[in-house]
Amino acid sequence: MKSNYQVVWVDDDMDLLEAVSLNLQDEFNVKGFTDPEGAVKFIQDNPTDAIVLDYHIPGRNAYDVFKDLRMKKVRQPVLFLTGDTDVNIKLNCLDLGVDDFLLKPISTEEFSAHLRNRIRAFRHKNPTTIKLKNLEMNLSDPLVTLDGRQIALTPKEFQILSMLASNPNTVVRKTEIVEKLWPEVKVEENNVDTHISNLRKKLAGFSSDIKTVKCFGYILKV
Amino acid sequence: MKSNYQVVWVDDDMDLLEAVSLNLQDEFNVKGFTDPEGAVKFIQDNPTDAIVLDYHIPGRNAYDVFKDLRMKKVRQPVLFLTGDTDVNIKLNCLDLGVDDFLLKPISTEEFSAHLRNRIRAFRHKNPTTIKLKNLEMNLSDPLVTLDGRQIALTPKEFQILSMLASNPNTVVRKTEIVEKLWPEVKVEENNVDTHISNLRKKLAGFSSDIKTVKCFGYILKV
DNA sequence: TGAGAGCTAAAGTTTAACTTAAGAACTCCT
DNA sequence: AGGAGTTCTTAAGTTAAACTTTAGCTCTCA
Repeated sequence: MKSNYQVVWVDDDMDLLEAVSLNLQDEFNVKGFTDPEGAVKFIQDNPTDAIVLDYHIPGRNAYDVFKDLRMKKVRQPVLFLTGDTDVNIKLNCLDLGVDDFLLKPISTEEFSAHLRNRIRAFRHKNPTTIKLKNLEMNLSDPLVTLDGRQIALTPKEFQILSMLASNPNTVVRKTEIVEKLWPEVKVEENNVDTHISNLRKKLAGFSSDIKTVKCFGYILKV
Repeated sequence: MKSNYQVVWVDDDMDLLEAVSLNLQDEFNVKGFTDPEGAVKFIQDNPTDAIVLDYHIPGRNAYDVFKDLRMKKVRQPVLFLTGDTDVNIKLNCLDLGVDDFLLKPISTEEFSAHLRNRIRAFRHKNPTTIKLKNLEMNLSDPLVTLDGRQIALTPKEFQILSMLASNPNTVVRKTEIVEKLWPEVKVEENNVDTHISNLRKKLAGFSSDIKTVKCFGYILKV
């Protein structure tokens, strides 16, 4: 299953940002920023899996941005990207705890491998398990248990349940689900209905259940 | 079976690092670093069998790096490499617990013999055996037994089973397997399928078995 | 009671996984 | 070096699971 990691990228080159988004969009959902302040704000408000900083950020030092992030309790992996080959900079940054220091030019494949590995490692060390009544799910592993018994969900079912379970007591709109599950393709909305239906069958015995909010979407109340 | 030991090498000479990787790549997977900090970080995050330090590391003393490693609970064998012939340094280092102190120039054969022996000795002292129901496997030796009867696995089969057995009840993704077994080359994913298929045949009689988690990978439940 | 929205079973389509077989590559031994 | 025996890799055909769409049904609310 293709993951859809959320990546924040800060770079002064707007064109590069667009190119990057396009290249990585299969696997990564890249949100680009030219201003570090906006990026930091975004990261604090939105779930983010990794941060990529170009070493030459206009007006500020990437190193400061990094320190700022860690000060603000942002623990996600941070990758630096630079054309420089100055070893001292690299040493300093790695010492400070920057996760990766990559040299341009770098191929899309190599870059995404680094990014993917860092994110996986981070998730592995910081597993996000959600517990809602007798349901337990792990967002890094496609594993769901109900009263300790494991339930086999298909990728689409898993994605939908993740969305609902990570925002309990909140209406998740059907359109949101469509956008998340089929970012490229156009499909019938009814598709969601079908998956929800199957999901409900598999979750029989779940003490809370997926409620329909007519004309909007679905909600998981606890 | 050709072992594929993971070795981290710290040297200020980038060209030498590349040459070393090439020379030893049959038996050792060498990850080179010019900066000790990056190396230490890497060692903490990745399974490593041995560490080679050039005595003259830029900016820092190899001896400090060694102490730092031991402080950080890294117990793997550390080998020093130097052009110096100062006996006192050597004695000091060996006293401190450095495993080997080798003098340049040294032939590839002699060097890899040292490295190999140190790794084997370390693994022998720290055997990692995994027991899952009636299956028992030793990660250092390619030895697998089922109900006490020994099973002959090929290297690839052994690697795959190791990954599954060291993370029981966790989904091991097919992409992870591909990255681990073929870090450099591009191979068909179907390759994994084939090995899994063969593995299952050989493990007939294993009370738990390798389950497929479609679209994700495989899992060994206990 | 009829229109709109949602539900679900079933059929058709697509995609992933499994198995087998055959040739290539590698090891080991002489 | 050369040959036998493993092991690895790829390809092709088969099977199975997951996905999508359709269509008829149900529910709700005006």
